[in-house]
Amino acid sequence: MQPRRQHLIDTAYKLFNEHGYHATGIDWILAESGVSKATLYKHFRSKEELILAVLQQRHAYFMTLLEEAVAKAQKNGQQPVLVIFDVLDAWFESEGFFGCNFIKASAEYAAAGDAIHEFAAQHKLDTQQLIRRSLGESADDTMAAELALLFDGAIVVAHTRGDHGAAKLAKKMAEQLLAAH
Amino acid sequence: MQPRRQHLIDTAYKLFNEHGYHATGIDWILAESGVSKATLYKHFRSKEELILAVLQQRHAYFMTLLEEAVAKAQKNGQQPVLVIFDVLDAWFESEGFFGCNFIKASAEYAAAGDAIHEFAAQHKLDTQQLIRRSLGESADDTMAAELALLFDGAIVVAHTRGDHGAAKLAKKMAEQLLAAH
DNA sequence: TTAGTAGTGAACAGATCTGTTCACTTGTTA
DNA sequence: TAACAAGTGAACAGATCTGTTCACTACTAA
Repeated sequence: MQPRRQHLIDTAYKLFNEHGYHATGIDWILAESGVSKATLYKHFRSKEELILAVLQQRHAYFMTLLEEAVAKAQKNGQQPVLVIFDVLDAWFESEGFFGCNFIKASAEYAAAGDAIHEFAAQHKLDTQQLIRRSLGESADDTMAAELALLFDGAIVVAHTRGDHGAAKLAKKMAEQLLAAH
Repeated sequence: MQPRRQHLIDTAYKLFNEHGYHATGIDWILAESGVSKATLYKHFRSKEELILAVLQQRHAYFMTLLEEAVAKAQKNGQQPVLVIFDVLDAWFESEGFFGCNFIKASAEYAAAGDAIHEFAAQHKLDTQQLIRRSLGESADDTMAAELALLFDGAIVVAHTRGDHGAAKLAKKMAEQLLAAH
C-alpha cells in the first residue's frame, strides 16, 4: 500500500487538468499535496514519469467508464454506441471539466516520438476501437472513425467555447449518420 | 515600417506552433530571430502581449484564407461551405501543421477570463459565423454549429493521431448532414 | 531489540524563466 | 552637422524550474 504515491497522482491530475502540464510546477504539486520532494522523486524518476502515471490512470478510468456504459446499454437493448455521447454530456456538466487531458498533453508535448505524445495518441486510438466494438454487428471502420471525430470535436467545442450543448449536438449528428448509413 | 516587430512575430509563431507557448522561452525566440531582448520589450510589454499579437495575425490570416476560398466557390457555383474542408485538407498536408494555435492556446491558458483564452474562444466563434454566412440562403444556426464541430474535430484528429485523412472524412460527413437536412 | 521501509524538512545545485537597465552604434532626416 | 529613432549587447535582478542530498523521525515486522 502506497497512499503517498496515489495522493501525488490525484493532486497532480487535478492541477494538470486545470492549469496544464508546463504551467504546473513540481513545487506546486508538493505544496498542494503536503508530500515532501524527496518522496515524490522516490516514487517517480522525473516529472515526465509522473505525467505518464497520471495519464495511465485517466486512461484506465475513462475506458472503464465507457465500457460500462456500453455494456449497460446493450443489456437494455439501446443502441450502444450512442450512450458514449451521454457519458460525454455528463462529463461536460461536471465540475472538473477542463477539456481532454490527452488532447492537451499531445498539444504541450508535440515533438514526434515524445513518450507523452505517443501515449495520448494511443489513448485516442483505443477510444476509436472501443467505439468500433460498440457498433456491434454493423462494425465498420469508417463509421468508427466518423464517430471518433464527433467525439473529439464535441470535447474541443465544449472546452474552448464553454458550450455545454456540444455532446447533445454530436449525438444528434451521430444518429443522422447512422441512419444515413 | 518595423521589420523587427514583424520578424519577432513570425519567429514566435513558428516556435509557439511547434513547441507550445510555455515550452517556448523568450530567449529562444531571440536566439532564433537574432533580435536583441531590449528590442523585443520595446515592441511588446510582455510575453503575453507577444502571444496575443501572434494570435491576432493568425486570426486575420486564417479568416482571409477561408473567406477567399468561399468567395471563389460561390463564383464557381459550388457549395461554398464544403470548400472549408478543402482548406483544412491543404493545411493538414502542409509542412507547418502542428495543430490549431487557438485550441492549443486555450488549453495552455485555461483560466476563465484569461485574455489569451478569451481570444481563442472568440476566434472559434468567428469561424462558426463565417461558416454560417457561407451556408448562404439555407443559413441555419444549428447546421453552422454542426459544421464547426466537424471542423474542430478534424483538426484534433489530424494532429493528435497524425491522421491526414481527417479533413476528407469530415467533408464527407458534412455532405451527408447537409443532404439529410 | 534490531533491521528495514517510508517519509520529512531543509538546504543546495544549476539551469532557465521573464523582464530591466544602460552605454553604445547605426541610419535617417531636417 | 545635429537631432532623433531603432537596434545592439551584455550585464543584472529576482523568481522559478527540476532534481539531489542528507540527517532525522516514525512505523512495522522479524
